[in-house]
Amino acid sequence: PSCNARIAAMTAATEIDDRYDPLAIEPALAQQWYDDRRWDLDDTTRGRERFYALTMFPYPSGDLHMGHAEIFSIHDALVRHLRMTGHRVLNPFGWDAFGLPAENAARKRGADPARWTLDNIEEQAASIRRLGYSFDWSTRLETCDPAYYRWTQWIFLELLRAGLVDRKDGLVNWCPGCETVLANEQVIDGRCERSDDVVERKPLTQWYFRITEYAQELIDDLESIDWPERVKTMQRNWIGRSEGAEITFPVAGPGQDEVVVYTTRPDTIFGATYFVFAPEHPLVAARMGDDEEFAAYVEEVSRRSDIERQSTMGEGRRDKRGLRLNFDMVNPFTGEQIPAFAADYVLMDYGTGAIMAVPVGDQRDFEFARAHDLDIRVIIHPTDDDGELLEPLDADTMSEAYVGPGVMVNSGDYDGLEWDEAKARIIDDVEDRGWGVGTVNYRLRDWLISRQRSWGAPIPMIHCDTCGPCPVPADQLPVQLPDDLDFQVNGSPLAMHPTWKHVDCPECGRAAVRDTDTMDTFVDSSWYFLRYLAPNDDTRAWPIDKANAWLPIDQYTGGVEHAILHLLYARFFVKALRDRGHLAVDEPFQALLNQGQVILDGAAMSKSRGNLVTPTEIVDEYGADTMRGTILFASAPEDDIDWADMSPSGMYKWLSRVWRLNVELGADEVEDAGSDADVAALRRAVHERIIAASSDYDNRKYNTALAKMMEITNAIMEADRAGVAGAPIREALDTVLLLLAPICPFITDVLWERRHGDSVHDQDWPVGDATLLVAETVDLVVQVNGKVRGEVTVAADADQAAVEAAAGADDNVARFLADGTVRRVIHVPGRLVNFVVA
RNA sequence: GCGAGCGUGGCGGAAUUGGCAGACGCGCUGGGUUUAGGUCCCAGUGGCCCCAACGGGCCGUGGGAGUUCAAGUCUCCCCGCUCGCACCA
Repeated sequence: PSCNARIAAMTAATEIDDRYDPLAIEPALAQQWYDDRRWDLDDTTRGRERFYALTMFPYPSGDLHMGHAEIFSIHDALVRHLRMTGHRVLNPFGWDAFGLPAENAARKRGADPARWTLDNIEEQAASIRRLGYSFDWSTRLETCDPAYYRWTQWIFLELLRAGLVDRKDGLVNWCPGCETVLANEQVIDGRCERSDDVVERKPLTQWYFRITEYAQELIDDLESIDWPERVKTMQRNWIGRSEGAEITFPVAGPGQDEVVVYTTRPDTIFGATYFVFAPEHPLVAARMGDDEEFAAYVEEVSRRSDIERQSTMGEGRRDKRGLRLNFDMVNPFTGEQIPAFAADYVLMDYGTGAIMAVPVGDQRDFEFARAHDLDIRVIIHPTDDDGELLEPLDADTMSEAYVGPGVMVNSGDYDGLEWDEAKARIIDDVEDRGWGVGTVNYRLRDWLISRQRSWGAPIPMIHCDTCGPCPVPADQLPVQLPDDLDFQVNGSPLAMHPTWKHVDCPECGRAAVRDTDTMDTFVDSSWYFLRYLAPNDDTRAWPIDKANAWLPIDQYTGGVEHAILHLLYARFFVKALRDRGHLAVDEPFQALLNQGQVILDGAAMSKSRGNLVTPTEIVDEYGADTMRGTILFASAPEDDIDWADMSPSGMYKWLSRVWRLNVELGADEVEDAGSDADVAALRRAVHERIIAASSDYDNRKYNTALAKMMEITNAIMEADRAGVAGAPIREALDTVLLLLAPICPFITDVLWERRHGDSVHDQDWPVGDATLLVAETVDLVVQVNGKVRGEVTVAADADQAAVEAAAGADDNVARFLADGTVRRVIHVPGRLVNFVVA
């Protein structure tokens, strides 16, 4: 059905012709698009080349905010433009629907988390339709749907079979506000990424995904994907690869005890004058026994939060407290006994939890040595970048560690070697003598996925006293959440449920209990882009052939806040699933676009700040086309938008003008008129802008593309004043509608249909006719010594002599040429001519 | 401290990659039409200066130097802002 007929039927007003009235046309058209499943990808969809366009699915915390409006407006312009340029676009949508806010709502207001979540989803879905975003609703999914999380659980079991799931003890991050453990990635500056509470350390047994197995590949494959460099850098830093050696230090005195350290600077080993253990190191506990001072120290350390432990605030940088232990270590290279300490600047979960301390070459060791009056031994003579010797170091007067290049001294056989050469030689020698091995180390930790929460996918494991942890058999999936959880209890409602966890062991049949933790919601979002390929398939998670045909995702759009968390986890999933035979691609997201934020008066918008501007209020006043246009006209997609600087009324004014020009000048029956020159000028302006705007679209510069369209409407008004009418004007108006359709889908659809009877969204992208741009004459800027002194019009094919003659004839130019002799003339055809005069 | 990015009118932002700085829009000023209008149309709008006017000159892209016939764009130094990392041995 015609959209104009539909609008007329749905609006009581009969006359909508004269005035641009988005509030009359948009809701009717949005409803029609939804009823018609207008944007579903099916056999009737035009387009040849496959393109998987994905936008990060939202969490349904309430209605859409401006950030959503920005990301979806950018994404939809991209998608609609691709469709018009012959692509077959997969453009799915869903919700990341598990998470703590639903539980908090349940606890505070007694709401059912499922109800609360689904209500919010319906609200967001209605807003998305109202804003005209062309998502394929046949793909719709929600991660809290058992039909979805059944396969989340299946993936868990697949990873288990692949040996990529661990259950292990450890000191874990505990967020007291969320009452759950967190992954390392969810701790930002010692605080919970969600609630901002200070994170505590707790010893717990938890489930982990062994993402560290893929550390090297996760670094290497960054080379092959087209992502912003800063995001790649953030991932590289997070994974934190370093090269060095593990070296064994014997404990001095009787006994066979040995301790392995990890160091990136084995070349400095002759400067290792003491030794430090993390306070939690098992050998320390064994050796110190129930020493009271030590017990007190460990107790004090454990009370410190990570914030205190890692604080970089204040003048004295880090507090270098430590405790002298009751034994010494032996430096294997010098044979010397060196004192051993426990200090919390050494972390149990990096390297081996113990270090050789080299005060001369490591700032932390230097500070500790100064604080505890320990030996600082100079083992390196600094050199500059060219290898020239600089002033030697003086242990008594130096004020900080030296970390630059140099030549080894006081280092036995290695004296005189460059530091990097010494490093290689010492690693070789360590290996030859059986004292250690050269190694690569990563900062990345395994991904802790257990959460002591109830609105999430239950971990499909059963704990049996006899058999240990057993996987839930595949035919018993999904392990479904009970629908009668009590959210007023202390602790996890799922764990406190009276009956849910009691089951028989799948191995031996005896009474056993389910694991009552749920999976981190980042597990849900690590594979949703695969489920979109067949969201209703109840026989498998996704069809492999289809996944291989559509992946990797050609364009992923979303916020930079996921630079590490979500993007790293999803990459890991794809690699692990590939190795399990479920996929044939290495990376999920070939290209990534991080759109900027929408802020207000320089500050992030938030409910608590009370500075919220919502898409709904903009749409209610100006309509969706104006809001979308305003966002895209503001700046490039990557840049932040300060809404205080924006004026939707400007965009509204221009769209009104587009409407009016179409109504007043665009009718079929208007006869052709205007001089050849004026018609040619209009057509040249139009085709020039088609070419320019097309390239802007290709580069996702929607702001300048819109500027080109505005230039066309300016040219139309000028041509109209010059007496041009009929076909040339209609061509120009059509061009604006076609170029504008991806950004403002409502107004363009209505106006196009009136003149052509079909939908603008089914048209091919316009092609600029470059031959129309060729003019007989060109205007050249005339410079004298690089300064503009005039302008001349010459034949387009004029040679240098003709150009010089014409340029020299200009009065003002002649005035400046008279000041000296022309030494050189530079002629850039079509642009300028520059006389060099001396 | 380390790494990356960015500094252009009153504002958001343009500038074929070295070739007329300020496209397009907002705002502002003046004029016109209609006038109940916050509508619509036209003109102007970086700063300083010369001219009755037409015109014209000088300066100008955070600051300073350099390369070039020509620099917002390339090179070096400095200043400022934003983001990321930061006891990772």
